[in-house]
Amino acid sequence: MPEGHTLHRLARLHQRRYGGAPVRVSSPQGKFATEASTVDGQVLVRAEAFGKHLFHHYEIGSVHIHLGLYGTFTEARLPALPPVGQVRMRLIGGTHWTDLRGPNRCELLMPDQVDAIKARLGPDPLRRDAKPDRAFERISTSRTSLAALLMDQSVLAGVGNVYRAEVLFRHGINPMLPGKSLDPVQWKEIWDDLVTLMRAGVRTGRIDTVADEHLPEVTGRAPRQDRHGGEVYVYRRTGQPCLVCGTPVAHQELAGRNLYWCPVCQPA
DNA sequence: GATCTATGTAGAT
DNA sequence: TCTACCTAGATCG
Repeated sequence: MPEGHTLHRLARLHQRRYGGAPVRVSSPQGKFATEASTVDGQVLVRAEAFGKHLFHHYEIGSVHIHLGLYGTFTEARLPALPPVGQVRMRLIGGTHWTDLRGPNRCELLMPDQVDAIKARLGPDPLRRDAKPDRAFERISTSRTSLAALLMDQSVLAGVGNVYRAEVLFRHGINPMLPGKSLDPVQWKEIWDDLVTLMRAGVRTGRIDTVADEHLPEVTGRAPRQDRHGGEVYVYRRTGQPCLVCGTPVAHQELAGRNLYWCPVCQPA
């Protein structure tokens, strides 16, 4: 499910499965029916991800998809089965078909609208064209907490609640510190780490952030396997012992989102 | 069966 | 800072 790695993984999959050939597009649920009929039968020129946004580019326009909290794609080999549940968009290619359920956004956009979305996003660690300095300019001049800045898609695109919590833990940085307290070296380390972690996420489809020496098979603790699918240090581990120092993991709601950190490894 | 929760964002207040 | 929205799986009773 959806942080940036999920969308890049989907873009890669959709490019491979459906790119360069005509596709059938429909909206069994009906909410996307008019736009679906516009692109139905057209060639899917390219699938692309930017941050948490996915684009299906056609000659005639681009389908813009944002999964929000609950959106999902399911995929299977042909033949396509009757729709189950609320299927916003169904895409049928030469060998496979995929159903989109529960997206925050699914809309047909013109090129200037696509450009506008990209323009308001910060650098995406999963894109080769990313300029991390742009994010640091925002961060290093802000009194806002690092926790909020890392989740702000206009500062940094693609990082969500799991990567935010985990990358701050991995660098021993307290989430409540103001952006301006971060020095350029720390920022470079965080950025490079996000590139590594998120690329691994694209490959595996899960978020794993725990270093080898802290893994359950090394330390003897039980593997955890949260619903997001990977081994993590602090995300959703409230009250459980920190994997490094044993202190109970802290939790607080910040701007309507759950924030997790280790009070000892990430001192204020 | 009802209720809760979630890796997100936009728009109103 | 709040509320609405999109859905399905987990949890409660």
